[in-house]
Amino acid sequence: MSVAAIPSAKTPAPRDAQRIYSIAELSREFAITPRTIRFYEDEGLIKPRRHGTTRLYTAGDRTRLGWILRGKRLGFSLAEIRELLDLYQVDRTGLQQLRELQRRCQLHIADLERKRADLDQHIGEFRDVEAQVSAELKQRGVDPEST
Amino acid sequence: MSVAAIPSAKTPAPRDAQRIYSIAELSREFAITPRTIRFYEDEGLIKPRRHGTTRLYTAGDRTRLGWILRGKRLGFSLAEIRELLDLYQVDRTGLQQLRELQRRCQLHIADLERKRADLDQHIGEFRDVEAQVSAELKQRGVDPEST
DNA sequence: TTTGACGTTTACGTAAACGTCAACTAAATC
DNA sequence: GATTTAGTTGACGTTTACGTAAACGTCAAA
Repeated sequence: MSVAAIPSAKTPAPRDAQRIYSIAELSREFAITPRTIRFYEDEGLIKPRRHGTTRLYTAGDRTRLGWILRGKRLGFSLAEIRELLDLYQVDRTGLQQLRELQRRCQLHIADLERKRADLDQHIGEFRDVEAQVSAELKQRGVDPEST
Repeated sequence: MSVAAIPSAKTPAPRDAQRIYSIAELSREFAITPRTIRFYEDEGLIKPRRHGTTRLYTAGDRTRLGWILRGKRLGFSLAEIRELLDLYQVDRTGLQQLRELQRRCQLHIADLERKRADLDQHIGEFRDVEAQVSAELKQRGVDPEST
């Protein structure tokens, strides 16, 4: 690894748009293993540049990776995430393509809103439990070390 | 299957709290296979009564099943869901137990709120895309058959 | 009485999403 | 120049969440 663009461990590295990231750097930042990042590449979710065999990640790749992980947290499969990512870069010149894109966006948004309804209800239930417990604790004598 | 409580396919079955459900009934209602329901039982997520070997599900079991599936939609693993379900029925007599329950509720709620922030951002992005596409379509001449 | 719908257990299979070596290369440092 | 450090590619293992098939019991209707 002696590419000029790749910062050594010593140069703290600027966080600008020109930055190039190593796989180890991104894996540290996002708390995943390099294996995971390579796996995402195998699955077609990211396509980093190469210097020889070594992978070079741009700021865009980094953003994309964050996006992927957020999708995962929301419960989407990698296949679904790949499809969603594709929505950002499909060809928007044709009328048919635009309509199809619009349709898929609307479907996805509807799905997300259902998910949010689920989430809100779920949160509500746990807030209730917490409130009950808090009340019970207060009744038994408020505890000092509860922050 | 000749248990008095289990309705035959012909009796439409009342939807009250006394109802007892067969595995097939629940699997139809929730659009999952009986195999899935048995699997959840193996994993300790539901514990239906038995008549001989046949499983009998109460209204409570049915609610619980719905809860499990919602948890899945939100991206939780079965192991996590089991833990969350346990929060509803842990022993709340002891002070320590109450404090622990409170702590775990708070942690979970914080987790859920992070998830909701993720979700909101995600929804926002797709709304943006949809808005752009809509604008582009409008500019090209509003299409009649778009609802 | 047989068919068929529904139930059971046991056991093996599978897809997704990685983890874990092993064996190798290439640059950096001692 | 030997070693350390960071990267690479297979290849196989693992966990999760079920699917699938076999082999069987049970009842109700035809």
